[in-house]
Amino acid sequence: MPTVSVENYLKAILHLEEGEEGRVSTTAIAEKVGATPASASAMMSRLGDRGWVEHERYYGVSLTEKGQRIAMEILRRHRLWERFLVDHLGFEWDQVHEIAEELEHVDSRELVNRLDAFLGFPKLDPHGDAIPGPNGRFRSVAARTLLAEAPRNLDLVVVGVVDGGDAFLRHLGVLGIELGSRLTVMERHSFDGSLHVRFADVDELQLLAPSVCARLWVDQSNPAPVIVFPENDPPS
Amino acid sequence: MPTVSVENYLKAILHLEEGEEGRVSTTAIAEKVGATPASASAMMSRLGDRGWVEHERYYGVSLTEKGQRIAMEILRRHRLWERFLVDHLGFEWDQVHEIAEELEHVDSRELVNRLDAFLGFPKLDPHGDAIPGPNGRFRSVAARTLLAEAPRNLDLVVVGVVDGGDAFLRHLGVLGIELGSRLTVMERHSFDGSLHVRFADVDELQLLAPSVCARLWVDQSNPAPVIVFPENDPPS
DNA sequence: TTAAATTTTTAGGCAAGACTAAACAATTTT
DNA sequence: AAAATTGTTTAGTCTTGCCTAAAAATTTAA
Repeated sequence: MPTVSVENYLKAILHLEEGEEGRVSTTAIAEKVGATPASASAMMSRLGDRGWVEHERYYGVSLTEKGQRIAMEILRRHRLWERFLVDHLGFEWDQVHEIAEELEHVDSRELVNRLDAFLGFPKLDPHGDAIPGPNGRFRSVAARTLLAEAPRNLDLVVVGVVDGGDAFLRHLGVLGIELGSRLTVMERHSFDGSLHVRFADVDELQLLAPSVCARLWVDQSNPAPVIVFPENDPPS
Repeated sequence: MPTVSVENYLKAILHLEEGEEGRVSTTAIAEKVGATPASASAMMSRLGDRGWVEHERYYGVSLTEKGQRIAMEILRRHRLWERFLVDHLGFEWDQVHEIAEELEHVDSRELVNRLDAFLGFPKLDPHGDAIPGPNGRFRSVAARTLLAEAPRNLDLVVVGVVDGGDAFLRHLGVLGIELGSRLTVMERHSFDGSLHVRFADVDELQLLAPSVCARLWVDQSNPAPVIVFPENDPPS
């Protein structure tokens, strides 16, 4: 049975592994869990002993199969609890991370599976991140693009955020952006990558900083159905 | 901020204090939390340092005002989570204690209060025990009697269990007894205090051992309304 | 009222997990 | 290629919480 601290380390490594290929550095892990590199280093050899990470001295670590299974389970619990907090207790999406951080360590397979069912087997957490299933693999997630890379003149819908810390989420609140917001890229400014976008429910153009555009997942929204009439038989 | 271990000790002391008046012994506490008396003794001086218990060497401890406040908060969380597990996740009342034992240590005032509201501000947990309110005091609980002490020939309803461990609760299941069961004491056997009772929904008399009768809270059930007609004007 | 039994505390260890300071390895810079 | 910088590990210490074994205090029995 992993301790709370061990679970936090495994989760941190999982998080750092995605994106960066290869091994993860001790210092990065330390920073993520809020400890000194020395503490992280000590933890890494303990995790290595238990077979949860592969540790090459001075070159970082990577999760083993077993370590990954545990980390995915934690992630699953975290994201399910976030759904519960938002959907049923009325929390905002920028208030749930810290609490889920505690709830995720409650260890009961039965509890998690029943919670999953209670929530209706959700595929995504309140920030649009995929929730792993009971098998430890992600449920299918729709194709998505970063807003920063989306083409112009398409009807888009915000489906997720990248690495959504509370500060970023609150900033989105200020901008009036949330999951499901519909928008269109009107102009891309090559100077710094900032975008002029038009929101479906607002008149004016709005300028979005590249720091925002690079952290929003969007998908093409299903276009409103267009009714096409045969050319030579217009309606009366 | 108390640790999980500290919270468990405070809860154990609270539990032992009710009933037994005066101070609580180190050994009893040790047994309750599953540690040796030596460990409990060490913990008591730590709790004393932090002002959560009054510790008279060799004569046991009692909770201070502050200690009691913390312990009641834990109890509140425990019982609210039990309600959640039974009411919304479909657990049986003999399956929830262990899980609630973990959930109770999740520390967020906001979470607990929202959970309370979500559950509809329940007064009792699934075992019929009172749930402390946000102020740390019990919500009003109806008058109740132990079945072992209830008078004969009254319509009674089971409203709670004393000290309901999972084994006892499962035994009640075998006997077909649950919260809300209606029964009448037909005969009290002075030999050992066992009772012959008749359940409202069953024909035969059933014999209940004193070990069961002493651990069931009952209340007088509202008698079915009796329609009384004036004597000299019977209905047609 | 001593002696025996019980309960409680102290003493001395151990493991997890954190820290600082110092040593060591790897990477950049010059 | 040597020097400086950066990153990682080791060494030594601290706290919490647990343990066993032994000492001290209290209670019970003779």
